[in-house]
Amino acid sequence: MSHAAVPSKRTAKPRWQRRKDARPEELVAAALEVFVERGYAGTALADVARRAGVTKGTIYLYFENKEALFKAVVRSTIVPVIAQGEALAQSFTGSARELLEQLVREYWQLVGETALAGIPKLMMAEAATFPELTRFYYDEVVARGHRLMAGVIERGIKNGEFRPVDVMLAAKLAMSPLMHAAVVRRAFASCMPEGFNVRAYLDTHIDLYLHGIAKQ
Amino acid sequence: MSHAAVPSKRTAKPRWQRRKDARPEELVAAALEVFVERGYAGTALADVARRAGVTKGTIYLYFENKEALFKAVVRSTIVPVIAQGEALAQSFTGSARELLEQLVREYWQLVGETALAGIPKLMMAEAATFPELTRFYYDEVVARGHRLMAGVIERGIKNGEFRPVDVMLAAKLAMSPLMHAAVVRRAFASCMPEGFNVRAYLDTHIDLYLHGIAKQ
Amino acid sequence: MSHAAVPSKRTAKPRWQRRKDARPEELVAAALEVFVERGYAGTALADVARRAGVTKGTIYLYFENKEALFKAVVRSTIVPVIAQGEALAQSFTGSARELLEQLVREYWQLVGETALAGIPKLMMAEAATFPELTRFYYDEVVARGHRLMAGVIERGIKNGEFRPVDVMLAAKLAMSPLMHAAVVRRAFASCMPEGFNVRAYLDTHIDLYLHGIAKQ
Amino acid sequence: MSHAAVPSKRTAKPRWQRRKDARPEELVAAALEVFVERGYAGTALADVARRAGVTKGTIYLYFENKEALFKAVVRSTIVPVIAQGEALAQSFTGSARELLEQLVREYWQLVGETALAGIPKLMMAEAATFPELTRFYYDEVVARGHRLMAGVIERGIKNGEFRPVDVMLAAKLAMSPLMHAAVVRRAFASCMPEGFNVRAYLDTHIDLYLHGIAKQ
DNA sequence: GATGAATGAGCCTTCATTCAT
DNA sequence: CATGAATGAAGGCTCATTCAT
Repeated sequence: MSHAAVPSKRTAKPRWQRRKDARPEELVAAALEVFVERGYAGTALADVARRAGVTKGTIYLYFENKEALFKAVVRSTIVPVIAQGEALAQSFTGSARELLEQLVREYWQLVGETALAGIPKLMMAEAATFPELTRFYYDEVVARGHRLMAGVIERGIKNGEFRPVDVMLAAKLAMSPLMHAAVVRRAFASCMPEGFNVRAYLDTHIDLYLHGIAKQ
Repeated sequence: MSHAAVPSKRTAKPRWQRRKDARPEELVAAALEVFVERGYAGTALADVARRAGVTKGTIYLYFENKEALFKAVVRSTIVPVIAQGEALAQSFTGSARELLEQLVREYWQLVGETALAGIPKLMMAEAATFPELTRFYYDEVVARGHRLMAGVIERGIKNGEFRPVDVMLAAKLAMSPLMHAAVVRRAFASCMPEGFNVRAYLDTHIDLYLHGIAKQ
Repeated sequence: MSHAAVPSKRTAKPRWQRRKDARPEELVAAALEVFVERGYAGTALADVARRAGVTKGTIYLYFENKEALFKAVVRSTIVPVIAQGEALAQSFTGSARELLEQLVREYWQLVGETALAGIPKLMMAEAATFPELTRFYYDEVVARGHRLMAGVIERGIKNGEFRPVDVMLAAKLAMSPLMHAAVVRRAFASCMPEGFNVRAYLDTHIDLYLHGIAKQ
Repeated sequence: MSHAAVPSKRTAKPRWQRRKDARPEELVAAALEVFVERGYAGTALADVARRAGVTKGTIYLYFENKEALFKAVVRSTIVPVIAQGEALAQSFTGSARELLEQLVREYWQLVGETALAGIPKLMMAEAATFPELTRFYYDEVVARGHRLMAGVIERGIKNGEFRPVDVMLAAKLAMSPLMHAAVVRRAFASCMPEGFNVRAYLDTHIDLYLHGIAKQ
């Protein structure tokens, strides 16, 4: 079959490489990019495969189908971030103000600034299509994130740093500008040639928020 | 809408009368529903047609293709809301605090509460696919909305109600909890059986925000 | 798009014709051929479409999916044969012997001799893979055919023509040489250059069977 | 099958021992099951491999491709049965009636009752796809079987037990209810919850057939 | 203007076959 | 010998778009 006249003894590179262990992660990484760029329905698995350097069929060696791949992307990328936030909160010994600020900044660094920011966007866009996944995401990411932040605020109320407020609502309000910015920033990147000054945005949010919730 | 509006002089009335001029709007209205429910890629034009009471082919008499229909949906539904807000701001004579609160509540009533809330969600999901539309949306809706709100804040700073802050950032921060809630609420409706208490959420946001930005 | 330099005013034939009423039958006819030739699993709908002079997509305008198409083939080809046999049995006034013989010969003429003979073969080959289809075929064709024949035999027993035997078993035994011949004949056509003398085969079957079941 | 059969003299026994020579047979046995269950096209080689306790690739060490495996299944499983029948016929000393009955019952026991019953079904389903194999099967199984049975009938005619009939046709008619039952029984097993009473079916067939062919 | 039959490209998924290990 | 990761060619099905009626 080989038309190559003189196959070299050793240097001819194989048509493909066996990379069993690395493949799932490579595929998830490629899938994250494409899903975020094109949305779930708009994503062709052929694209994901190409970006991962394999062929379509290979995906099915590691994931049952497109939906399973999508779930793997969500699961393996975003959940760890929440866990990390929880760990920080538990080991933190300073004031509630400081912890809140640090969580906000850390979330931005881990999510807002990275490709992960696409996940919330994706989830919101595709929630209606994947009720089960949406439930998973809501429970494991959204609600957990809110509980984390609510705990911080409660701590602040108890030790007199914060005014008494509904902690769950306050938690959501601490996060929503971040979530929204993560989504908006990607969506309108090309519309804001001056860029979106995230640092200033975060600073202002923290400033307004902490002023707003402070005891007096 | 009224079938009786213009009775023809001739007694022989046509079996049905196609309101040629109403068609595009009917199609846009139907399309809004479906796009919001299913997303752009997930929307089948056959669905839109069925919901508008016509057949697939008819859509192409009024819109060049799916993309054109999508653009028409965005263009024709969301802009009026902003205009209404601007009118309110100009005629308003009370304090900046009161105006800000009223704009926030009005926006929620006009957008968050209605099918229009789907538009921001849609735009964020599909921004990458339609750069030109995104630019339009950003200029005519997002930026204009921000300018509107920035004007209010500036008014508040000038007359001593508010602390001096970056007005554009503060404007974004006044809106982002609303935008985010509009998106989240639809996406996770099924995950929050208790529902999302919007009134309390808005109250808390306004409370925290105004405390945060108040002069002292 | 048209590369044809000078499209004639009227004679240029359209790319396709609208043939709504005729299409289902044309598709079923084409499908019968291909299913019989290649088996159910081996049949590509593209082949069916090509043979019917349309494209793949057209099939789905008339049949929900491959299975529905297959059912339609069975329904519109084999089931009528059974119905015809039932009608004959009801209107028949002669002896049970004569009726049995006539049913056997008629079945052969309508099924064994025609392309329909491929259907039983198909069903037997693919039964395990498509349980629902099999159930449909069994109920609508096999069981119904057996009941028909059992009725005839019962008639013969009652009026003293036939010995008392288990009527369902006897019914199956009256049909099985036919069924088997229909299958075998197609399968081994190329192996029997002398051909398979069906007339003599049928004659002998009827002779042996009627001798076997006769009262004395 | 016994792992303990040939204890190696050396104490260092290999962790597992691959019986190179047994492999093809194991594969053929596994393939028989799957082919019969699912048909040729419906059979996934991965299934065959799994059932044989090896992996897909291994099949290709012993068989050129799927077709070759299929041929091996047919060739190696069915021929022995015919040979056994021939042996019985030659050594038999009783009446033709008794021999015919015994052959019928034996065939059922060896084929109808076992996995081998699937082979005729398979051959009929796939005859068109494998002409060469079909020729082989027809010559070595079908024709040989018919000749065997024809010899018995001829014996019966000669010694006055049977009426003079076309022996080849009568032979086919003696076998066809068996062949058909073997096929039907598997195909429609799930449709006959009451089961198919084979014993009664055979008894009735033998009864009707011998009555039908008896001298008077 | 309106219809809806027909097209054709594209997608997800399966699986026989190959080949690096 | 054996493995099983990877390939690549179909196949079923959907749907935006076209166009004869």
